[in-house]
Amino acid sequence: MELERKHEGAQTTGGGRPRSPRIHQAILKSAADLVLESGFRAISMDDIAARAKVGRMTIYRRWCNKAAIIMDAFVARVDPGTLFVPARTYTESIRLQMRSMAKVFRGKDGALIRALLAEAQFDPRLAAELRDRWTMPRRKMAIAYFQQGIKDGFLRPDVDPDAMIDILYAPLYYRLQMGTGPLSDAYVDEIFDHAMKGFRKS
Amino acid sequence: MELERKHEGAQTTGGGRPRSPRIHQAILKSAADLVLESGFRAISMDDIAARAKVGRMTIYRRWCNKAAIIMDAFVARVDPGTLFVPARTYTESIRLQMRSMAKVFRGKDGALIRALLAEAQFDPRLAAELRDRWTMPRRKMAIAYFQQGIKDGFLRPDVDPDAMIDILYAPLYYRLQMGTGPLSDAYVDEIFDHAMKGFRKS
DNA sequence: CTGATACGATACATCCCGTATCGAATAAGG
DNA sequence: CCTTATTCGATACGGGATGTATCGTATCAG
Repeated sequence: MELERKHEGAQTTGGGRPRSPRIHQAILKSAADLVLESGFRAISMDDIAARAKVGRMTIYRRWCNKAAIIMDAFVARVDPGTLFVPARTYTESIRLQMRSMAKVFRGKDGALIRALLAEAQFDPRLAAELRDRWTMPRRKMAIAYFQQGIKDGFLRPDVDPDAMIDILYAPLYYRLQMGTGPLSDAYVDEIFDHAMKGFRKS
Repeated sequence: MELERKHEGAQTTGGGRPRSPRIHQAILKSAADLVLESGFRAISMDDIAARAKVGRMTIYRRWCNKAAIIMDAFVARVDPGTLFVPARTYTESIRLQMRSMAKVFRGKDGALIRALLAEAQFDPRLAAELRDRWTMPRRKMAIAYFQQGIKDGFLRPDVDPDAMIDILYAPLYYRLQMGTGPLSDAYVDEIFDHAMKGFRKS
């Protein structure tokens, strides 16, 4: 939020023409649309500027690179996030949340997070922002929900919420990137059921 | 192996100066060294050519881009792969194999596969090659081992080997990319133990 | 009205890529 | 031995993207 953006408070020092929020939104929308149409790699800053009908400097004043724009656009799109909605049972609510996540991954936002996560492997600052604005908020929510489940006796008392998050959700990211199969509800169920029951026989 | 490389059999058509295997190896080593020193993004084809003391055309004759070189270098380095070695018990062997994988991820090869996996998100051909030369061979081995475990009664008969792979190994990739914590043996144990036991109380 | 900044547009230097081309080197086949 | 095909190092070229700079205009605060 303040690492990737540029001159976040630069204009607040004195009077002057304020930055147009309308232009700000136009850039975000143009960038997101272009990425979904042509892919992250295929588009350039020029393309975004042209589609938004703004000068390139107007973009560089706000963001330092392509990834930073897409990050903002992505968070703005998906932020009305998928919480843990109540279901028939405690564990069913987890399954539904996983399905909701898989649905996001299947949709247009899946392409965005795929590009962001990949780009973050080469850009530590982007990685930090992705953690702060996407990963960690969702992990915190899940941890709270799992702790409640332990307390209420739905989960084993020796369950570590962090490990449980990784086991349940990492496979979704794995399929998103590896393409070893579809991110279907059936796949979610398979992961969920196996993880809840465990593999060991006795 | 034949998708990314260029002119794989182009020189076998007629007589002519054969390509030097010594140069081939020099390029692979230079590329790998440079990536480990400066990072995938920071280096260019020129840098690789300069370090290997070859012309750039000599590189483009063999590989179509940076990622293809690193892919070959990576597979050459890590191919003496980590199999399922016998341990005290059937399941302990799985744990050891996971630890071995985590060790690879912690080491220099971890940086290479991180870059390759990220790059593959933007390059379908590279993604296919990564699947064929890294992911799938290891999945096949794991599937065989898990099927044997089911047959021998060490694992529940209703276990799906594919799902089991995802649940056990996807968390390692997750940490490799997200940086939510260290890829330590302790982490591997936590994932392994939780996955084997399951989360549900009753 | 004045000053400060945003804005669109354009130009510029820089970097990297992929291809082309050159003369020299190297090996296979006749 | 000699022809032929190809590799090799080196260099040049065009194309595209990046990030910065600059110009005249637009917009807002005081």
